[in-house]
Amino acid sequence: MTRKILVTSALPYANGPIHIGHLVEYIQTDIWVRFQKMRGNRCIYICADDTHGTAIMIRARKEGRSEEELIGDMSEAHQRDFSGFGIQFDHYGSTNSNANREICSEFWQSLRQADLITERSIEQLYDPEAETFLADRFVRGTCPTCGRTDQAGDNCTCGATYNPTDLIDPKSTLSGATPILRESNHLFVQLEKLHAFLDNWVETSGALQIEVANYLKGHFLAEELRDWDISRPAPYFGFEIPDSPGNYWYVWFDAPIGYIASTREWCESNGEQLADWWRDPDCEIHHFIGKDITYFHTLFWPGMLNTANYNMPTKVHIHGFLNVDGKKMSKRDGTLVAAETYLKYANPSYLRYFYATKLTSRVEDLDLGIDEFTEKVNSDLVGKVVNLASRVGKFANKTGLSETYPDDGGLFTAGALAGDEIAEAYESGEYAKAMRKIMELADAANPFVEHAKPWEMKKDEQRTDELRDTCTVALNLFRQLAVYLSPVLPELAMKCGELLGEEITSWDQSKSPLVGRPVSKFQRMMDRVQPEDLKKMIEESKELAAEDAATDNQPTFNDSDQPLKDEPLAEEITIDDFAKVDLRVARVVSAEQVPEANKLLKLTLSLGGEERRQVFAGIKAAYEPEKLVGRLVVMVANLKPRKMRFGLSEGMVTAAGPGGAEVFILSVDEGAQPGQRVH
RNA sequence: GGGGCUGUAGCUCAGUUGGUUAGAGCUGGGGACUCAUAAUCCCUAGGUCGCGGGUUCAAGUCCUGCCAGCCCUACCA
Repeated sequence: MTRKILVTSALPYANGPIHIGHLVEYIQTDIWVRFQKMRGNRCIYICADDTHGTAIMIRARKEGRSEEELIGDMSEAHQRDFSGFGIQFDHYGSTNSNANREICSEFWQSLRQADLITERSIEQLYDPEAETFLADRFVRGTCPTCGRTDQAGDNCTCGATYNPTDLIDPKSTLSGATPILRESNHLFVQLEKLHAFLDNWVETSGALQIEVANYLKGHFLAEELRDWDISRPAPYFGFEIPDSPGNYWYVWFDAPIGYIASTREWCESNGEQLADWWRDPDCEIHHFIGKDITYFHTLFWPGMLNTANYNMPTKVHIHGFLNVDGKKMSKRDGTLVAAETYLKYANPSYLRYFYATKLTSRVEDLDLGIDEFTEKVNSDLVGKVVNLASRVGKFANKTGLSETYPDDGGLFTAGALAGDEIAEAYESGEYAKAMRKIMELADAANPFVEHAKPWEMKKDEQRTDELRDTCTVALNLFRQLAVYLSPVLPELAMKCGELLGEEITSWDQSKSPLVGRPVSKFQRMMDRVQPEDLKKMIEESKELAAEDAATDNQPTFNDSDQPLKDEPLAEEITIDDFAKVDLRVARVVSAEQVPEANKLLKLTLSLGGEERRQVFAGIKAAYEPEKLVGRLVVMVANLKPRKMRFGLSEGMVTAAGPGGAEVFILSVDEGAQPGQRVH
């Protein structure tokens, strides 16, 4: 029976590049999807960039561009990385789409109608300079318990936990400003009203791994579920809540809805109906996620889906984190390798296979040992699998495949029989088991060639038929392996298809051997891993991390683009044009009010020695005359003197600002002498 | 503090509903071969199944205590 299956991976956040840790999930999912497609099921793989939230807003500001521009570039980069690893989405959308806005509204209405939304005021730290509310991670200060400085907003290295409002001398990490406490209205989902439903779903749906269900039951469902704060006040990059102006949906509200929105976009361009996928009980929904976002996908999301009358997830496949050489990935060690960096030094197939040998259906962290990685790929893939084709490739090109499949001692049949068990392993997410089974078959195949001794046959023309038979067996066993491995190694399957003249598209191709056809010229299918390359990869990652760190340490500025808009840049000039303006350092030797003038102060500027200039400056509203006396300013010294109502003005003091009280005189750093020219 | 998971050969892991001498791959040692990317093949070494109790005719496999490691503890679940 053909199943209809919709598969998603977690939406990558548009705040950074894809790294090998992320890839655990996308590779895991892609393998599952490819497997389902090979089995003849209707399966679509949906994903999107997660684009909203404070972090994106801040980053865009930092980079001095719009959020849309930022997320556009990021989405492109993400898709390039995914594609580099052979991850094939049926549709890749964005949470910042019209479709998503509409479906969010629909969910929102359902939540309102179900009377699940409540509103109340909460106090939160606010950064008056960056003009935004601060999530805990954007506040640092001194721990109220132990007195350590520079601690995070919610906990200290001493183990104490507290509210960011308890911090001593808190500072915003965005601007360095001291945050103030500000009250705002937030909207909440009263999750407790769905408690009974969630209890039942967690217990009986079978959608969750046992350890996850236990965790939820023991941890969240054992007590009253807290209200979920689902809104953020402006400024926020996201969707404004239609019936609550000035409030935006929290990024975790619209992100999972992005699964549906992205599906809708796919439907629209493929003549499909959204309801056939998200509201048809016969359609399976499979989410692949990391353990860090379990909570959202197993409590809020089911609650929302149920309320809005969409399909519940058939299964939430939760995986652990990636360690490298037994340790957490770290930028400093160069083990947090960006997808892009990896691709420069190593074949993506290696990583796909390695992860496959490590993945189980449980929520376990998996370790990428660099040596183990090298050994496994070289020994399993190159030494066993590819070698099988490689060692008979040349002969086979001359002989072609036999008309009937020869006696191979039952190897092919045994391999075909193992197919069910391997398929079952893929289906249940036990890729490690599947890989083990496949390698058992590979282990049995090489001795066959060894014992047949094709290299002796080739020397004797009388034995051409025997040689052909041996090649036929070896290549069919190889092809069987390629079929079984094709969800993991699509590229290898493709090359196998080219060699034997029949594309690998279906699992059942593992059941019947190919006979009576020519064999193409053999071409090398996969290179061995070079340990030096991996070293270089780590080194480059370290360097990149160092560069990033340098950038990250720069303070964040939140400069408005208004001044430039008010007064656009002037026409380009040459250095000669600029040289015409003689700017000089000058000291204010006297400053006095001009009684009849509204805006002017009368200044006497010294250019050193006896040189004096009288200048009328329009800075009355901004400066008190007494405070100007003695200070150094920059003046335009060769400006044609101008007669004014109160006397002759023999120059101009340089200052910025629109005028009125908003005038800022240029100062000169310590050490400058009156009369020095500004170059 | 609480909760979860893990602990089997040097390394990565299998061990089905408890049943005769605990398995594989890699690594190590010895040999063979040369078709193949120093790939492959044959032989071989290596484990008191974390430790201590218990149930049983029988336990790596069930129960219990302890030890070690990892993860989580609500707004990054």
